[in-house]
Amino acid sequence: MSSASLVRKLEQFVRLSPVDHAILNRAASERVRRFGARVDIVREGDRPKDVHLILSGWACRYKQLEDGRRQVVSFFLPGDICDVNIFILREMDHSIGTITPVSIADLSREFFDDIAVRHPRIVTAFWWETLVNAAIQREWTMNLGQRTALERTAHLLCEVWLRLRLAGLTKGDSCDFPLTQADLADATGLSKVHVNRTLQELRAEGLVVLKGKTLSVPDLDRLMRAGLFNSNYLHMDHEGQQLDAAVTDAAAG
Amino acid sequence: MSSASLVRKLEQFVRLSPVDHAILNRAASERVRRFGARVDIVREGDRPKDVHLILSGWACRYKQLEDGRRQVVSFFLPGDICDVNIFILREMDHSIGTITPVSIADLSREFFDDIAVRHPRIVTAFWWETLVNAAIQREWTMNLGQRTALERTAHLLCEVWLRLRLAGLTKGDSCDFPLTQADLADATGLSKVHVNRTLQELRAEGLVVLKGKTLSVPDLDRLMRAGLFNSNYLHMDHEGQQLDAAVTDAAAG
DNA sequence: CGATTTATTGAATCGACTCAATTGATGTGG
DNA sequence: CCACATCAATTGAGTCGATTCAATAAATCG
Repeated sequence: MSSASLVRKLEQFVRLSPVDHAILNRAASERVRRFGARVDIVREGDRPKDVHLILSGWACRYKQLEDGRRQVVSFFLPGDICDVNIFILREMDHSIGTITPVSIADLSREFFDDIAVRHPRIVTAFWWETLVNAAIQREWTMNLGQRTALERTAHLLCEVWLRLRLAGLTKGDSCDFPLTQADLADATGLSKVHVNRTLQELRAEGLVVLKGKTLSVPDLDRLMRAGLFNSNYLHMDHEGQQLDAAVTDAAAG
Repeated sequence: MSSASLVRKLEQFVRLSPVDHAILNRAASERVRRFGARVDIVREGDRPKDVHLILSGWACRYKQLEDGRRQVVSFFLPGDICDVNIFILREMDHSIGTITPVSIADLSREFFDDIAVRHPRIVTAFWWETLVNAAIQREWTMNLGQRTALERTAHLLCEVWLRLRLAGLTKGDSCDFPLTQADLADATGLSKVHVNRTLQELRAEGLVVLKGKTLSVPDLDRLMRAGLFNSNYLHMDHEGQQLDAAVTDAAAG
């Protein structure tokens, strides 16, 4: 477990220097904590202290109403960061719970203060992460507000698939997929029963194969079409690689 | 038209110095543009160049599917900023359109580079803005995923009300309210017809008075209860005022 | 292996939608 | 300032996508 997924993801956007790698690797190896499956890492109302980096495993952000209605508002996959600079807020407005066993690295306020001054390329990469997460949250809003059950489910599977691929966690057309139908229901705003029927439809169309805890996507393009999926919001366009570290490394490092 | 609403909002969180005020005021007065009602300021696919600060008027972010389905994913009120550092992305994944006539100030990359080094308190304030916007987007996800039509509409009205109040744009229990029922439909994921019926319910309960382009909220607490509204996600808790500018101004200014 | 969680199926119901028509505002030009 | 046009709000009726409730089957875990 290391910062490998994070670095791989950030380098979609900014080409980081060996020094940047070292800094991220170090930050990701101090203060590591492990959690079991289905436990809370953070609870609504807690005072945020550190920024959490997911090293391995799946987790989710969720919010809950008094009567028990629960909405998963985002998934955390390896390499994801739970809100850069969250410690400037007084209290958490949501909870974070694990889905599988998870290991995280806690990143301190001091770490962010340090990179702010000395490692502007990492700061840029974190801004990119922040902006992409915001875009994902908007897309979820779109998903819940406008898409049908089938589109919505297909869309979510496309997103998770692409994010896993970016983190280097797919092999061929398959990946680990630990979400239960209840998780999918909480994330899509559908009932468990309807998620079940929707998945059956997707299977019948040959768009997904879901068995055990493995997902296969035999034809991503078709799944994307079924989900009216446009990947632009993931901003995986290698844009910032123009900010090539090789050129500026001596100065910044 | 000035940075008044922005400053008022940011000072809920960080107490800014006179120097900070001056910097924000200057940034908000250079490069001002005006738009009519119901026009696009930014279109999906555009290359983002500047960060937009809303000086006056209402706008919204929206996304659209090929078949025309449209989701408003956020509203912009005076003092709101359309994504700090957005210019690091290659292209916009959503559009921004006006609701009323709007005036905006364009904030350049250079402005952000400058404050990053020289005005850390403003940077902190902008991080707070970014985190609150992220929290709002999560709450919208919750709203669309879990709340009924009545709760959802009440919740949205509470949020807009509180945000307007924070910006200093309410008088007593009333405020300007330029949204049409079609706008509310696009924001809540409901049909226009159902929004109409839902508003009638809210009116019948005495929870809102909506006529002309004015909204009155005779009893905010009751409206909040109807919308299962918990304001924690707006993080209006004056937390950062501990970072009192008076103490550190000489050093930073 | 039994216990518990997860997935599946059927039937009845309901919240929200669509379609279509009407009423009420708002705004503009003559 | 009225007449007309347009946009926004309202109402009714019929429909449908997704829900709830309840029972069963299958998978996973200790």
